Amino acid sequence: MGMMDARTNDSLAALQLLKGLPPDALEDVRAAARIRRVPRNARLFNQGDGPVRAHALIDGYIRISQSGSDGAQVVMRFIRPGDLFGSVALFTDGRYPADADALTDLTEVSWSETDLAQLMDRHHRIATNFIGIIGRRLEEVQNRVRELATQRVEQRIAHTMLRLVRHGGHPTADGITIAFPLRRKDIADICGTTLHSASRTITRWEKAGWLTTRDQRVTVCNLSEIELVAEADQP
Amino acid sequence: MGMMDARTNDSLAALQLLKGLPPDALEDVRAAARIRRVPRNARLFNQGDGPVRAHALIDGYIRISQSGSDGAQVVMRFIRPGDLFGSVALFTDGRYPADADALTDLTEVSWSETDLAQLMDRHHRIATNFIGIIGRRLEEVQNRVRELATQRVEQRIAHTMLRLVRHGGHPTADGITIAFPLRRKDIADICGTTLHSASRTITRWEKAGWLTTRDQRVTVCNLSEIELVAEADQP
DNA sequence: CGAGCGATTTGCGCTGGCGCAAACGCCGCA
DNA sequence: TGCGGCGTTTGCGCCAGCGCAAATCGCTCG
Repeated sequence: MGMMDARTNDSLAALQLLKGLPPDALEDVRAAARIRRVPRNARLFNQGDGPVRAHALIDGYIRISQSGSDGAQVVMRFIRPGDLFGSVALFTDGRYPADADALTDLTEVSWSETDLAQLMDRHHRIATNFIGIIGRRLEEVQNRVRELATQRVEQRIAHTMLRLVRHGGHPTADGITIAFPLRRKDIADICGTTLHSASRTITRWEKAGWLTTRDQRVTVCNLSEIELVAEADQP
Repeated sequence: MGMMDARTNDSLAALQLLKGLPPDALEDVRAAARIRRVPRNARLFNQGDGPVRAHALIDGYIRISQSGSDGAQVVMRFIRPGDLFGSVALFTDGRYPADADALTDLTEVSWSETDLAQLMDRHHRIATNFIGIIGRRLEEVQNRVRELATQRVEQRIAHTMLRLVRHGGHPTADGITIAFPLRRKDIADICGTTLHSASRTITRWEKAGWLTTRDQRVTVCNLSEIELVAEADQP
């Protein structure tokens, strides 16, 4: 096995989907994997495309979003290294339900439907990992439904920022920086509000010194204030 | 095998989770199943309860809802005969993420975590069925996120009514009647609005002759008008 | 250097729909 | 028969946040 293969196996071992697999199984999984490098701002796949493959992200960040028949857009989630994505449709209707855009240069790996089925068959752990992953996703999305249904814009933005910090934040000099570019429009599309309302809120928080944005990178300086807004239970 | 067992097997064969299973596997599944009858308005389980079991509904209807730390309540979905429910947490944190209430007298069947794991192991089809079911649920919930994020109250109510009609409607003399009781509050909690707004909308539709409610049973007479509201893409 | 584009900020007016409050109809129970 | 509880209806006032529009900033490219 060459150096490159060894490094590839390390990358695969870090994937959620392959957690707990023995080394020989990893070898098996690697044999069926297709690895791709994708540049920033490229689109990995479109809503409605088929046939679907099961994807996992080695390195970089991705934005998953849906567009309605009207122009309305909703950001469903952000994919970070190790995450599985674009693979639920393998078990439903065989078409991607959303768009995937590269927020940074990235490396992804994917498997065909038949290969994944065989792998799951041979290595049962992959199937249970899969169930756990989409189970957690389901609970997460249901929480978003609750937020959208019960909370005001500012509170929703607060929750969103907290989730992004926990999810894609790494500590820097002046606070915690979210690892991928985040436009005002993105924030609005996550929270189900307009560009304008999101901008107003974030600008207000910037002036209060709770966070800063430079070149679409958000750095949170004062987490506890934002937590306060998120947890406030007044109308 | 007695008459009762034969009927039980028929009921089990109709469950989504057990679709496509051979008869001997059904026998195996039945052996581990716990069957319960539950009266209308009783609670099957509470948010936060544990340990979790995997449930399926033989007969009747159930409402699944979450309550926030404040009083706010959200109806997540309605369970109809054949559906799997309350089982995702088996693969996540082991606690029910929502409340389940019986909307009618009902019969449910459930399996313990260890039994389900063994059954999945012996009958691989159960695992893939499971993935398909929660995969479809995930796409459905994501659609709700999109609706909540982009549509106005009236349009959301229209979509909700259409979904309920397709999901739990059966044809009657004057239209299509939804098979379980549906309060104004329920409709509001599905759509993320208030009792008042929901009531106003439904009353307006009643006066327009699009639907009728009697004794919390909703009958839709004019589907196409409601579809028009649902599909309208004006702000 | 100037043009053009994408992202953001900000002011202004309007309205959907929320909060409050009151009243009504229906039912089961004492 | 009257009472209390639950679900529902409806009027009224108000405000969060949307739609529109314009201006600013920074960047890239010809």
